[in-house]
Amino acid sequence: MRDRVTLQDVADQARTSKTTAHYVLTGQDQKLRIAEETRRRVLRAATELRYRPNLMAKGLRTQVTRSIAFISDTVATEAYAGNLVYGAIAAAAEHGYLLFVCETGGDPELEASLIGDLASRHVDAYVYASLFTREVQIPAELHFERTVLLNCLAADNSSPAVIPDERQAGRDAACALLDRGHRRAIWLVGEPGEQVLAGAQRTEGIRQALSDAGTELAGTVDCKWWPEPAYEQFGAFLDDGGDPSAVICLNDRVALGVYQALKARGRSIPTDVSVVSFDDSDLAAWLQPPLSSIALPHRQMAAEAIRLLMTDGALAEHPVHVAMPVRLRESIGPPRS
Amino acid sequence: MRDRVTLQDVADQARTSKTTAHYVLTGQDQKLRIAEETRRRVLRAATELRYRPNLMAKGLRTQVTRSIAFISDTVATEAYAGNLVYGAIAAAAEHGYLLFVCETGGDPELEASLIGDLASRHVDAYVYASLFTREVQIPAELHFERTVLLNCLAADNSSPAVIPDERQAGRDAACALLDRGHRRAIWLVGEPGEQVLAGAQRTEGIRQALSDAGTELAGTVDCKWWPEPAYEQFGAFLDDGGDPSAVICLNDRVALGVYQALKARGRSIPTDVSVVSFDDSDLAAWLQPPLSSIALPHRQMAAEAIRLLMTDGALAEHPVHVAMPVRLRESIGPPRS
DNA sequence: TTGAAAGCGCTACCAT
DNA sequence: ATGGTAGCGCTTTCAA
Repeated sequence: MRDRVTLQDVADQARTSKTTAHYVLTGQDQKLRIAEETRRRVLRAATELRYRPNLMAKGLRTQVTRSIAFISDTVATEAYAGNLVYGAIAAAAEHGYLLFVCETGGDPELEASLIGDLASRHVDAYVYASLFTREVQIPAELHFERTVLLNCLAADNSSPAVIPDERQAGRDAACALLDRGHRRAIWLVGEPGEQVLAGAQRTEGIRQALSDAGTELAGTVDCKWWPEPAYEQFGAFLDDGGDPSAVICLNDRVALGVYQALKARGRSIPTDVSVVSFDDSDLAAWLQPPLSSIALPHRQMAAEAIRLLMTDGALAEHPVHVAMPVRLRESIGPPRS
Repeated sequence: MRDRVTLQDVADQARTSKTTAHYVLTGQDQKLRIAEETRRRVLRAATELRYRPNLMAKGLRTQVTRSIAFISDTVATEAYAGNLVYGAIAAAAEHGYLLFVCETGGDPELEASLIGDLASRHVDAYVYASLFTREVQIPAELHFERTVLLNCLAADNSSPAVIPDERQAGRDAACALLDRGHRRAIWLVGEPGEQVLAGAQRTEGIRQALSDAGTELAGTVDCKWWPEPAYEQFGAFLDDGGDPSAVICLNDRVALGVYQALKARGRSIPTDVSVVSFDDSDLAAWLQPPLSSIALPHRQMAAEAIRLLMTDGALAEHPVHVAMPVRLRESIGPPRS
């Protein structure tokens, strides 16, 4: 707040005009061949006075604010999606942009008023992000703005979008087991339909890869994507005589439940049962044995979204699919017999 | 970007002047007794034209931007601290403020240039947050700005700060065990010194409460605050004949390692050993049995920080200590014998 | 009860 | 090679 130094002050101190000072300070001095001597005086004055251009004034003139709105339903609340935000912040920072990070909690009215506020502030662009990979209906106002969807798709595919390559991830999960020799008694745990895109596409990829290898899923244990239901349902499955050689869990939380159910029954991982999963949350590396998981590349996705915004993404084929890295750990071994 | 409606446009449409329109739209029409008829025309015009005040222009005049900078070392990266950010965003939103969320990664140069940029944008206030509760050296520039420290303390206690009440949390953890009848063979797991404040204060609270009950810690198993080292060290402790009645883990990740070590040796929780911990991360509720944990109230802390900013926090005694809620779950039972 | 006009700090066009 | 000046859209003082 003791930062009241204006361009005029710098010009005065350098005994020149606002215009000249401006040209020097914005690096337009080359083509305008400003005297080296003048240039120096301006630069010295700016440094001495600790001049900081007022970005509001600049924005008012130029209509650019070097700020981006990051709007999410509830990205943040779920801890593991935090990297969508931080990846975006970091990528934007590299271009000199700052992010207004906002959460709507999924409330359309709040969303509308938020976008109104952001428009009032003349943010340069919008990242519209979702916690779960899914199809969204973006607010009409955003159609008129530079917008990119992160971890979600517009129903009409009208805006550039960045999503993880879930289908390939499904294939990779299956291949991780196939590579170790698994062919039979491969079970899927989790509701394939729950998270519209992730569930359906992971499952699809899994089926494709298995089919390519001349085999198929032995079956599915249906349950919500949480440890408790996975523990219950998968435990019941085992108690009913279920004897899987390998298990593909639709996410790490499900895998935790599966681990617990297996251990409670004295079955060893990976000696008796191999386990592979999706998301690669912190949990995966902490489990015993460490869990093999196909990672959600949230940071890369966010970086890609910012890149699209910066390069006027129109050029790219969209949606952009970001590869999900395979993190192989000790939860996968050769089949028992 | 089709949002080029100015106050002048509204005034024209309402057949009045910018000034009058301004008074009406900013609700200053009461004391200035503007004709009801005029008032209506202005309001109608604004609605019809979908007028949105330009916050840059407004800010340029008034020097207030209704935006707050949230600066953190690396708050975000660690998933579980995300609520420091989202709590702040939500609390600020209630006051009509938006947050520029920034991360410095702990790099002082980056931090300095970031603060420069934020100053250029004339943010109204700063939240300086840390992932771990610790003492920080805030950049000199912030001394001249409205600033509040979140989850950290200034060495000279110069700025208002909000931190969790770790000492009371320590007492509460010990009491959770004392209440169930534990008196002897209560062990502490984790390095008490590691996280300057949290480790030291939690331990201090624990010792106080035990001392008040006429007992004391049986000893400490020293290890980093992660599952793996906790598993190793605590496992070695058990193998050396360690026979704890109850274990206090300095955080949930340590508790995970302790759970794993106990289970690997066939000791049951809470029948053989009671466990209590700190942080109440997602993990706590997922473990079997669910883990009792003293929660880090990140959202409340953030809300409190914003409140201090809004009320010119000078009034409050600082640092402000926010209570850490006790989440009792099935990991605590009566002592064995 | 309403309106004119100055000015926030910057950019960019037009002179010189 | 340098400087004057007109706004960007808003707030606010002063005058009518």
